[in-house]
Amino acid sequence: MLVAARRASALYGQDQHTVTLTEGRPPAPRYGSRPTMKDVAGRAGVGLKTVSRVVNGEPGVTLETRRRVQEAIDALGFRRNDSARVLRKGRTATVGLVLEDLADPFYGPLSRAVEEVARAHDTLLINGSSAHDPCRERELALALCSRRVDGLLVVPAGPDHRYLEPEMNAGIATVFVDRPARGIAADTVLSDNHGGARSGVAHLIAHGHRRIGYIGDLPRIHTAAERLRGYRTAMEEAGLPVRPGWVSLGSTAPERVRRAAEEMLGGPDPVTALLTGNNRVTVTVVRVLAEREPHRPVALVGFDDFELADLLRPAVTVVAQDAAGLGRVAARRLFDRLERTDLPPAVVELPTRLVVRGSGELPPAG
Amino acid sequence: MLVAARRASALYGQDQHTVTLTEGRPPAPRYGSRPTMKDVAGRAGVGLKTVSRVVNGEPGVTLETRRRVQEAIDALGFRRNDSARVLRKGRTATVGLVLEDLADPFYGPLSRAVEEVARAHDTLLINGSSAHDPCRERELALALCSRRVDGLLVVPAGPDHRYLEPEMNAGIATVFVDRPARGIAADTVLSDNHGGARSGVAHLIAHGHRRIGYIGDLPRIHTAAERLRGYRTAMEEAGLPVRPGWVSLGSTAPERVRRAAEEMLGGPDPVTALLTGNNRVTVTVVRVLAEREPHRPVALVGFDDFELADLLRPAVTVVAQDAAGLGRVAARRLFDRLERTDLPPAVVELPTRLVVRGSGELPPAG
DNA sequence: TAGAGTCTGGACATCGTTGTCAGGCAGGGA
DNA sequence: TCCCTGCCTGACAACGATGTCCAGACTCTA
Repeated sequence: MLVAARRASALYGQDQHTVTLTEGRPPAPRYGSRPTMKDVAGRAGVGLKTVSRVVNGEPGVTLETRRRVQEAIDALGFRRNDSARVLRKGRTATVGLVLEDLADPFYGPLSRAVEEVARAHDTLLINGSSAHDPCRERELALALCSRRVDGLLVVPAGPDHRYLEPEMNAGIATVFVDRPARGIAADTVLSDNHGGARSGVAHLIAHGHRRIGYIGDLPRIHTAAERLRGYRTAMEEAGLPVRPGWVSLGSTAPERVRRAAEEMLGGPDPVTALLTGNNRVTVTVVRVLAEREPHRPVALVGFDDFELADLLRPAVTVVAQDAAGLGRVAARRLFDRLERTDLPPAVVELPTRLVVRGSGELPPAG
Repeated sequence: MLVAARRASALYGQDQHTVTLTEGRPPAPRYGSRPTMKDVAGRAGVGLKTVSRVVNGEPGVTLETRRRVQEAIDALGFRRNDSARVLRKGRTATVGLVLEDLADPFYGPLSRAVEEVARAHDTLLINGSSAHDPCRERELALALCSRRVDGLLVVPAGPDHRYLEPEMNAGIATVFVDRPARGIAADTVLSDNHGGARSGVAHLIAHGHRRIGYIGDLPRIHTAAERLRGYRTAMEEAGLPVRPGWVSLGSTAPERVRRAAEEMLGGPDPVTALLTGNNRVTVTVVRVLAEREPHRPVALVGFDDFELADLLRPAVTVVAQDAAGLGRVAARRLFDRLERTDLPPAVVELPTRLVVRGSGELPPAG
């Protein structure tokens, strides 16, 4: 079967690889040549509607006719065209999920959970990433609306979701996940970001820390703002000041986070403990702390659990969110709404859980 | 805006949460009430085709007419129905990606890379998980064919892909990723599993190990078999025997892997080093090794890189696959094939890279 | 044997869009 | 004035399926 093997890096850009050519199938026929129900009907010598009945398992076809039709279907390789079906029936049995980044480990379980619920409703899930870009979020969500998904789950990246209002009014069920929509009333499923951050900081305070910093995501992102609020609440409740330089908000790019951490730890007014605002930030901070080995250890509580947190030394104490739970609850809400379009919008908040593992229990310096 | 807040665990099963009801929008109108081009045409006082021209930015419409149409579109909240469009045009500008598990960190970057390529071709990506189940793989792939995706990327879970032959002949471009298809000739993009495993084991041998075990995925999975072959090749090249009990293949469920590792390390013929067959296995084995702390350390090389591998102690030496590269190359091949349907099927193999971090360099006992 | 009722199969309109084609209108040249 | 060209515009068929409705064949009963 092998015909040739050669280097062909040029073909696919930077990626080095080996190409092995194999004997070809006959070239595929031009697109659009797929057999239709009409073709099947012709070959089986029956009417169009009879084929439709067989394909959809509807009653009212004799065994013999059914057999003849099935034979024609197999012979021609017929497969029903769902685009046409959708056009006639109105429902697509498809829902869309717009999230930030498929490669972020937080979204894997979330997406997976949504898919399971969708599957239980015989519905296909389309998911796409906005790559943290409000513009792409909008493009993607509207593209899904054009395909007439029955429903839409959105993890907002943008600051304004009024663009979805006409779509929602036109009957596309929409649920926001992880962050609320801005500018419209809609179903929303959130984590208890404020409470979670507050309990994380309280935990550090209980272990003797007084100088605690917070490194978080962009302030325009709801979760980042809420977690900051939780941090401030906990500090205030303990009567502790938040000094200038103890809060750093910005992108989760490793360079930015690294700089923030180094300034907080090495500046004139250093902190002895840190709360990190999500798993991307935590991972970078863990790396910074590991590089400071000879220094006195710094206490850390991370928002979001992550795989292997328990195997690092010290193991990382986290405020765990239930990502799968967010997805599951949001998806269920979506399907509820598909059945009863008159539900008033609701906000659901899932609790977080402090997972104590060691890094938050380190005593402060001195 | 807040109307009520209460516990409502019953509503959404096990998940604990708080529901906050908010003032409702007017109920969404029944489905199917969306305005069509006909409605827009009526309101703007122009013909149907003129609306189509405006919506698609086709030339041959005066500025004034265009303005009137646009006004009607905005007023009615019209959005083109892509199902109907697809029916007429034949192409869906959609490709499907069938993988094993969206929550597996290996697939995040892969899926992300595919999405980027698709986006560059103005194409929507639908991805779904087979959950390692051949049956679901088939269901999902055929469901995507029914929706008439233009192309399909498949990470095979099943043992036989002849079911896709009619679809491929009917013009659905198909590329297999990470594992070859069985039973049909098709484009395929793989990692160099044999070479990677071989170099990983050779690395352990170079550091003095003679008793090396392999814990891998189910033997019916191509990558698992190839990596096993690489392991055997390396052992053979070094003139080392592979003793009974040194190879364990099976599911990647933590319990199974844990048992395998404990038997290999604690049995009558213990190994001093391990090659683990993928990131799921590696993570579990790292956990087992960590629990054996007082014991003499065991050397480890893992197939697949994973986040934080460098921060564990010892840091984990891995055979890194380029997951994003697999996705990128496969997606490019898919779009090539969409343009030139007469390409002969090719197999592309991407190199792996040994990333030395410490765990593979531990000396053997004695 | 006729009449009533049941079962099976097919003709036809329809979903919302796009491609084809022809008509209408203005301006310029004969 | 008439014709021709070129530009806009709209009527109509088609894409592939489903729902409605009716015709014809058949069974069963009186």
